[in-house]
Amino acid sequence: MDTGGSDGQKEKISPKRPTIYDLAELAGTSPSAVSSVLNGTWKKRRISEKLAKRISKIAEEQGYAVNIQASVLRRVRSNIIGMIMPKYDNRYFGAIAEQFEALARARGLFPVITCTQREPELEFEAARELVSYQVDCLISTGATDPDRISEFCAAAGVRSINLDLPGSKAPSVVSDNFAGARDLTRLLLQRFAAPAAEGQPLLFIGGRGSDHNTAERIRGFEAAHAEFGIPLPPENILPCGYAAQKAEDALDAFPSSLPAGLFVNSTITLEGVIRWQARNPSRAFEFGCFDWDPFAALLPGNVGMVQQDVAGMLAKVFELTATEASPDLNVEIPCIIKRLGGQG
Amino acid sequence: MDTGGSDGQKEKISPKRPTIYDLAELAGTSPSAVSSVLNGTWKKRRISEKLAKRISKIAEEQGYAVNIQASVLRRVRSNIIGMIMPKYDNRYFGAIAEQFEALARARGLFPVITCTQREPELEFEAARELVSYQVDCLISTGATDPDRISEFCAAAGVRSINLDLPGSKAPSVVSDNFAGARDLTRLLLQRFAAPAAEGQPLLFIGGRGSDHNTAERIRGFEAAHAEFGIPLPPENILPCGYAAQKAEDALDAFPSSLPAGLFVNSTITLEGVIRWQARNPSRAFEFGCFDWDPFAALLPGNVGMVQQDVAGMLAKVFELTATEASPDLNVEIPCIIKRLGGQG
DNA sequence: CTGAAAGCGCTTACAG
DNA sequence: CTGAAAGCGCTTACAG
Repeated sequence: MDTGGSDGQKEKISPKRPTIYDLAELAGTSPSAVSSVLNGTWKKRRISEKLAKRISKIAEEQGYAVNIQASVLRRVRSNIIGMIMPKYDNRYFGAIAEQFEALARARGLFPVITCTQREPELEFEAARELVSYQVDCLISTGATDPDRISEFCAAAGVRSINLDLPGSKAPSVVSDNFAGARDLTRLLLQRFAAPAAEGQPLLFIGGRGSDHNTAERIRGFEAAHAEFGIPLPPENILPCGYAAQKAEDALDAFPSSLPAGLFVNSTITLEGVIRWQARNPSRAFEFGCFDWDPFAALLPGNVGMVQQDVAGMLAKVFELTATEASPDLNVEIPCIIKRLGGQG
Repeated sequence: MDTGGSDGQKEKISPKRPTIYDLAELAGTSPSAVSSVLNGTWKKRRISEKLAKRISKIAEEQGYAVNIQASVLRRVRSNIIGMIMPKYDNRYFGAIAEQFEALARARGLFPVITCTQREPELEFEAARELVSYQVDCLISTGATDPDRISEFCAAAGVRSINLDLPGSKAPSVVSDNFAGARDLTRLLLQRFAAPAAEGQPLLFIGGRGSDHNTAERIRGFEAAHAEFGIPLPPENILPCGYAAQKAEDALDAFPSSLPAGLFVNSTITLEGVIRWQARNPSRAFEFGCFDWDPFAALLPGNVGMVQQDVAGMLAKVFELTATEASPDLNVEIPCIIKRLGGQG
């Protein structure tokens, strides 16, 4: 308080936060009354409106903020909902994070998201940390080992739900990857129904064959070729990983001349494909991409993109948080196909 | 435990999480010993390695996870660091979120990020909520009213730091928007040093004139024109807002013929510019954009992008969390200019 | 080398 | 209409 102080004091005095005891003293009432006024249960306790007003005013004046740690410790439910996700910095996961927070808040829940870089160990540690934070429910988004997390949650009495990638030990909400991929493949094949290209198979590039979503998308890719009666040689399926560089390398190594149409399995992969195209301007092709990005949509040669229905998936997730669903439940949400101009 | 139970029981019995008391009983020791073994202070307490091992083993077997709410309540510092940010779903904010989490974790802090949609009220409520969660420090990223948050934090004894947009009541870390904009403008002007376009001013589009960053970028835009001796008419500066549609409308309304070069103030604005271009293919122009996006970088006509140094900014932020910096401090971090192909 | 005890700031039956 | 009291699960001086 000594504004002219020039002594050796190193730390600012951290003004102690007021507690309900401080407020009770200032209001000339009891901590119980303050607590119930501040947490909204005062009507049930039949506290007079006059006292409630007085307490609220004092709380406001003092800049009171409840100590949620103490509150949660005492309560049965924390009203905290946790989510782990692999990355923030692409449009799909960014949209999930943003909408998840909005939906949680609309339900009076406090959302805590943490991002785990697709590293299985970090994923599990993050899950453990969120359980330590007393989350009522944990959403595992795109987790590499969702079942391990579900088991840990179950042991701790915490509900868990899988999003984007399915698991077998908790209910799962995923895109209908098969239908989305099939429809995108159809779009591409129709494009090449012109006499010159007719009957040519496409090239599938990107993702991991071991991952459920990529496997489903390959299945859809194959189904559309079958519909069109176009034979699909196995070398036309290149699940070379997600990194952009992997896609460039795979295209460099592709033995024969490149097909006229590419099914690109993610926007990350697409970055590599486009870089390869820049190095090989003579090899014209068009492409479609599984996942949406507004700038990628503007690229020449882009025939269509598959936008996953983030809002639909999250609505289902929140529906599941409110019910006791079977771990076997696997909800598939249809994707949205965005038809684009093409013309590489 | 009755696996064959078929009675009317509606709720699963939520297995009560083990506490240090449970572990102490199982290990035949005291809760204090368990606590110190689990939180790593056991060496200081000279607890035998044998007992420590036994306790750790039992904790593992029981799937013990500390109750952080209880732990934080008792401790002086929470080791929680909070961040509010406007959006997740663009590359700039996505990168900030991702790197912020990684850096926090590396320092043994628990990061909690919450996204506030550029809504001042939500922003303040989120800040209050994070203070309730006992954050030791709050980072306000791109906040519309950082000073209100800083004041609230100060009253609660919580340190705060501004990122991306500066404030006057807490130390700030922002990009050197002036120099970044000046350099990008130079890049564009050099491009048009060819006889045909020589002496033509550029068009600045997007952002809000009231916001510090946009004002600084306009200043840099003007400075580069002055350097080149090119007069800049005021109508060539269009801070029409951030939304893509606003940019489209502004270009539609632009009175005279469009300049050959555009300074686009954000990737959001760029979406609108590109849509306008698609509707007006005859009006050729090249552009530069403040902010980085890997797909936007691939667009034809893109002469260069300004990438903000997220890693550099965050390093500075964490440096500031460890010191008692003046609220007047305003650190400017240089941007990275990405020169691109151009040729719309 | 180890334990008993106080207390962090709340919430909520319980008793007027 | 209101308050005293117990207790959530920890941590940490303090006392052996």
